[in-house]
Amino acid sequence: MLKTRFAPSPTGYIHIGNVRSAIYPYLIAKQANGKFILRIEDTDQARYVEGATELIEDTLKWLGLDWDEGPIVGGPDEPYFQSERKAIYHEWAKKLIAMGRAYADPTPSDVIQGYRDKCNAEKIPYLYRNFRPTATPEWHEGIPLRFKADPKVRVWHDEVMGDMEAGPEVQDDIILIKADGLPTYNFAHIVDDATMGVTHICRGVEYLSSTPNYLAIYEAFGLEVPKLISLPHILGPTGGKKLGKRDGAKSVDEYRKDGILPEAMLNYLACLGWNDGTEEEIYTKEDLITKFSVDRIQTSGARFDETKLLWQNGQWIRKIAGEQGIDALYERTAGFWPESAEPYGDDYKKQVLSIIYDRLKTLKDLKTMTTYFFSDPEIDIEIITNNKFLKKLSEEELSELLQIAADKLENTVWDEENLQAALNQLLEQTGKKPAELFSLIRISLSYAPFSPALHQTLAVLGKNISLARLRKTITAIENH
RNA sequence: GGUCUCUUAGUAUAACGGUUAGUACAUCGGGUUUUCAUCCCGACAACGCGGGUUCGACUCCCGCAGAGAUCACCA
Repeated sequence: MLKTRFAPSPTGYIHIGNVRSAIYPYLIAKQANGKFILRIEDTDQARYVEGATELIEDTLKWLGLDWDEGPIVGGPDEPYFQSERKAIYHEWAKKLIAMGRAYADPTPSDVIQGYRDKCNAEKIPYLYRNFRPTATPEWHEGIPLRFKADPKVRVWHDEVMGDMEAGPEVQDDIILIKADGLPTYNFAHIVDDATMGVTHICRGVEYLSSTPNYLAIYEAFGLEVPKLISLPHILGPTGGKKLGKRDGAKSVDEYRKDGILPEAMLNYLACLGWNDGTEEEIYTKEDLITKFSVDRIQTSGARFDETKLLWQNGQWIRKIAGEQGIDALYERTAGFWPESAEPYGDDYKKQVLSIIYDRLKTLKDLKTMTTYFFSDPEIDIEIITNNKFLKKLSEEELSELLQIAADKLENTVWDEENLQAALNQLLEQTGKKPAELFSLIRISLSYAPFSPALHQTLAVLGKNISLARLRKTITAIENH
């Protein structure tokens, strides 16, 4: 059974830079009908952030990355919080001690720092194994436990990076269990992956340089090494730097609040550093599951480009509206409407959505783009008189045109088809160009920089409101 | 500094050793009865540098340069 895992530490939100190491293992597992495990690596008490686990869970659920084993859902290898697995780590640690492959280290940290400084000063590589204490006490909690390295040339295969080789100079006596009794990541993940039956490890390339040390531990235990899949970093949009919280990387949750659809986020992120070799741009989760392949993961880091995410989001908004209908899209818009929309019913908002949706880049745009559907816009004659098509017309002409339009519409059956016909007749009747007449009516109704097709806007606003706004503008022009 | 990794347009990427180096976003221009957007058409734009191997190199090899990662009782 193929098993992958996403193993975040609850130190805050999931940001764009690391969410891909949840997406890829998910896809790999689902593709093979395997299991995707969520494991919370909360061994660092100092960095623990209250609520972070819930935030991580929410983000994964939002993206549709449901885990088969882990918090909430449980599983055969509970618990899935490292802080609750202390006994397991200690048991495994004792095996290493019994084999003579681990030792308790009584050296005070300031002495260790001295070793490090000395090496730095002499410009020689710092390796703790060169300073192994001669006398080591019996191990007990309160004293760190170190691995006894077996430095030698190690070769391995990484599914993304290819054949790798490392010399003894990078292998050291790493800490397995900290003085607080909890394991380090370096030890805990090996024990967990082994006990949970993880077959494929997906993680960022930053672990590549520690791999030789992990290999030594697998070897000491006689464990089979899982398939290693190193994911290149996602870089910030400007510098070539790994995207991280420190550089202000936005959380996935923040994009959610900004009106990005989970489908678009998943699509964009999956394709950042991976492609199936075709020219397809839009992938559903199901597409990704069938088409994903580890050997087409890019080896170099990719910059995160919000522009393309926005484009993809627009594509997805239209795809959902087109394929699943406006109701399906409407369900996604809760919380994104302007406050003034509060009193209005679903039907009216759906109508608004149906004529505005192809202008949306994000759902958040609803807030600014639909206000005039829910409350009368503030009249500003300057917007009319400064309009490039209207500035050549006198105020008398403007109000006259609006009066003719209002009279005509007064006697029009109020649906899109008849409104369109009436507008066409108005063009003939007045001899004006669409740019002039339609702009004038459009602005009088919305006072917005842009709005949907005129006949649709009128139809949705309704006869009373439309005529009232036209007349208010006429009055405003006359009093100007 | 040691070790490791990476390098095709502004960005993400495609290309059995033989292509006018393809696609998408962005940008610019044009079209669809107003605007904005959608949609359609078009344009601009790339193989980091230097050596080899080869009839032929974006592709293979070696250097160089640049970028990144890592050297914690963090993950």
